[in-house]
Amino acid sequence: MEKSPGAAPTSSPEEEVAADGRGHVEDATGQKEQATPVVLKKGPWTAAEDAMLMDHVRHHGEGNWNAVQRVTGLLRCGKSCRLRWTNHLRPNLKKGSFSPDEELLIAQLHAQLGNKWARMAAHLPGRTDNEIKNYWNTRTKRRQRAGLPVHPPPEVQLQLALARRCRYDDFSPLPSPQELSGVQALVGAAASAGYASSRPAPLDLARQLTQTTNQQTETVQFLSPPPFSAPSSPWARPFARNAQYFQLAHSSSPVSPTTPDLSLGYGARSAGADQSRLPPLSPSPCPRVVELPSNQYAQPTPPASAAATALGGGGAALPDHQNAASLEKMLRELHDVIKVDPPALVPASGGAALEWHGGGGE
DNA sequence: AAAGACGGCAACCGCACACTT
DNA sequence: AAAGTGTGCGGTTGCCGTCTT
Repeated sequence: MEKSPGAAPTSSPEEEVAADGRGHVEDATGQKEQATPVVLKKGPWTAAEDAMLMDHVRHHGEGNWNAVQRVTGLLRCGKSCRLRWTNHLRPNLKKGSFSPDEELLIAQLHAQLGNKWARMAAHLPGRTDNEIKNYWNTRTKRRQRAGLPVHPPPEVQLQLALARRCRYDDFSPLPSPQELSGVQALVGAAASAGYASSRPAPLDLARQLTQTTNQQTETVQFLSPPPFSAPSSPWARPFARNAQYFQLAHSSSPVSPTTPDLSLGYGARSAGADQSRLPPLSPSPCPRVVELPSNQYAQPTPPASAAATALGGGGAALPDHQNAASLEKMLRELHDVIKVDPPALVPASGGAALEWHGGGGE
């Protein structure tokens, strides 16, 4: 929090103003004139400031942030107070790294909403827009550096869609067995783009599903080893720091008997749902009105097209009962697809970057 | 062991919108 | 209706710790 070495908490904000040389405007004379507006402090917050702000909110509630300075004497602007409160002092904030479930949800939310961090945060109780934004930007930077497509691949949506069906009996349009021929291209494309290594591929879902039907042993064996176990090769290095994620996503450790809790944002079915939760997003990956930010493509790339087809984006949707019946068959085909035809990874010239086999990319 | 690169995070800035006067 | 004010949001920057070479 107070990371600035010279900004250790002191007894009063006034002292902070004098002591903290970073980022705030100082009077040329070092003195405050009577008529001049109060010089507001910038930079890291101190424990004393936090206490003042919390005390203020306790007594006056949230809002009217510009009054905080007047009422408490805190040398912070209203915007700074609001930011501090919402991002750090607010109760029920969830700290720590994002869980795989949350990461998947963020991926889906970003695909639907674009850079609408606040709206995404509304679907992730305890998480702030700033937190999500930082997470996404970091992830984006990492993938760009690795020469990989920034946007989450369709295979993530496929996984979500399938997982929902497993857990929630959500039978919105699924790829039919016939359409699954497109999944082969999808899986190959996603893998060749590096996503198979950074994301749990549909195989992970297959494990989850089979576990829920008490048929896990063979499938788990099928899933081993993970896409790559050590970041020794040059193209794998960008994912070295995702090792923890792999441990979670492709975990060989004791696995929860249930699928990941993807209930965030799908309110009605989540036990103890947060009352502040917004109405659920449509869980269906089917076409909808999508807010596309400037940095997103409006037209899917070839692999994404295959995925869109596979996800029911353009094909005829099966009736619900057929969806349920075809799930088993679909998974078998998924297994065959992945087992028979492991996607080849082709490092682009230069070594670190990977390219789409089918061209396109971003 | 040291230096550089990178990741994570907190915070600020500017803009836009909503509400009030 | 217009101006002023408060608030929310997204983009960006800077710092520090960790990792890699």
